[in-house]
Amino acid sequence: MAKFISDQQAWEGQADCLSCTLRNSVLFSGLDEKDFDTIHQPIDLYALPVGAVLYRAGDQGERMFTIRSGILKLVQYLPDGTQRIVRLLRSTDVAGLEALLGQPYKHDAVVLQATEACSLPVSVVKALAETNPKLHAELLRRWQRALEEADAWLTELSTGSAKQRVARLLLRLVRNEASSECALFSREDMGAMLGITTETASRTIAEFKRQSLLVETEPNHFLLDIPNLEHIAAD
Amino acid sequence: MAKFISDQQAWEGQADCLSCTLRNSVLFSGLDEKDFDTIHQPIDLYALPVGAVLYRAGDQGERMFTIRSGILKLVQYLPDGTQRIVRLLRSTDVAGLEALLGQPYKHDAVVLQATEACSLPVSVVKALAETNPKLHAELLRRWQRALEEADAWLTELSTGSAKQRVARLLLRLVRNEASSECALFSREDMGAMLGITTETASRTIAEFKRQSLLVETEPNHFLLDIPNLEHIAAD
DNA sequence: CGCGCGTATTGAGAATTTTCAATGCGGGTG
DNA sequence: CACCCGCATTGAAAATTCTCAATACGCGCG
Repeated sequence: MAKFISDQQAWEGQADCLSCTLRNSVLFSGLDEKDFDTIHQPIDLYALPVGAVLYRAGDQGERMFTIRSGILKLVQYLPDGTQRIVRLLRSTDVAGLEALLGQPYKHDAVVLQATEACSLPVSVVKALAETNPKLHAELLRRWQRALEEADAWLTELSTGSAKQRVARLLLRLVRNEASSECALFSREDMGAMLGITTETASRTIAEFKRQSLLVETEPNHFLLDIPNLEHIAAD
Repeated sequence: MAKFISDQQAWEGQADCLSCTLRNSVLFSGLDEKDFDTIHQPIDLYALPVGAVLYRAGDQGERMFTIRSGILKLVQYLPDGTQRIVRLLRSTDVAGLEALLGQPYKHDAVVLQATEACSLPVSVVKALAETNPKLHAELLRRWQRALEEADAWLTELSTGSAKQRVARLLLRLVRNEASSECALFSREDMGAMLGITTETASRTIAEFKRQSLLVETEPNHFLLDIPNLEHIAAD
């Protein structure tokens, strides 16, 4: 436990990609045993608590990250200091793609829910991508996925009334999940995702609770009334 | 003039990439003469009038396009039919990157200002990208650029008051341009870019005109008072 | 167990934006 | 040249959202 990227970021050991439980859904899914033999730099695994910063906008990007579990926010800042969350990263997503192009990171990446992440040195990914067409194709797909996500945030989460936006965000959080239950973010973060104020986010969530569109099963865990939220989302 | 992609899309001939005037800034900038010899399908050049549709969301993507001049909007639709413009494409931009992954187009691509575009068959780009690392790297950069653009639309154009958003859009239109003069879009399109109503867009533009932040030099051409617009944009 | 801190909630008035309707304007057509 | 059509502009009331301020609530700590 002696290794830290910065405070709050605890090293958990070196990853064993071959026996990774996410082997089939992760960036390296197309690689085989031979490929892994060519990796000479270690791939470290980190456990990151809420609030930890994976990287900061402007930092020279020297690694990319595969998210194993948890949720991160990608944050950009306006000149006046207000923050806008432009994307969320979750299990199997890749953070820091821009590092592959030698560019500095474009966002702050901050942990919203306790996260495990594998750190991939850019040099490793680059070397593998040059020899392995599957990895290469996977990288393109990741970029495209990020782009679709960004577009969806524009059309779904930055358009319409506050009620619609909150409903769409909630639905998005449980899509492709086994249960229709989820943990919520702070009202401030919700506002920064939806382009509304903290108070409006709070009022909207509170109203949804009163209408039983949200039922708090345990502290900060909510069961969603999906059909009725969909109705609100669609207007 | 017998060849049409659909109505409104006039074929202008086959492109001669080697002598292209945009040779150095375009997707194919990394290619050399040998590479072009391997292109067996023609690269067509089209002239597209305002309102023409380059492709529609959901269409199977069989080609990508390099924009030589003009402006296109990429439009997505919400279930209730409202449209949201998620990006603009201009000179040297590439439209339809998703086709390279075999995916259907994600947006309607509609001409806002008369456009010239080169049509690149996906098979050609794919074949070239496999043998030419420069083209390959250029493709990654294009994806990243699109992503940065999407993020900027979230932080700059979908956040803050209507006045701020309009000011930021105007400034964005003349950035990296020789003159601080530009043609404006319909108020409806501006609204769809900024997540505000047509009327609010109109009122804001009208107010800017009254305050001489915008001066109409010729019909629908405006000279911008950049310093004061920047002041409004920053609040 | 009470205190204090950070966050959530609520209230109330101000400001902004939407809505719906009316009017103006310019270019093309009969 | 009158008319029409599409779009921009403007008006006015309604609705939403923001702002600023006051509580409330939950949790960790002394």
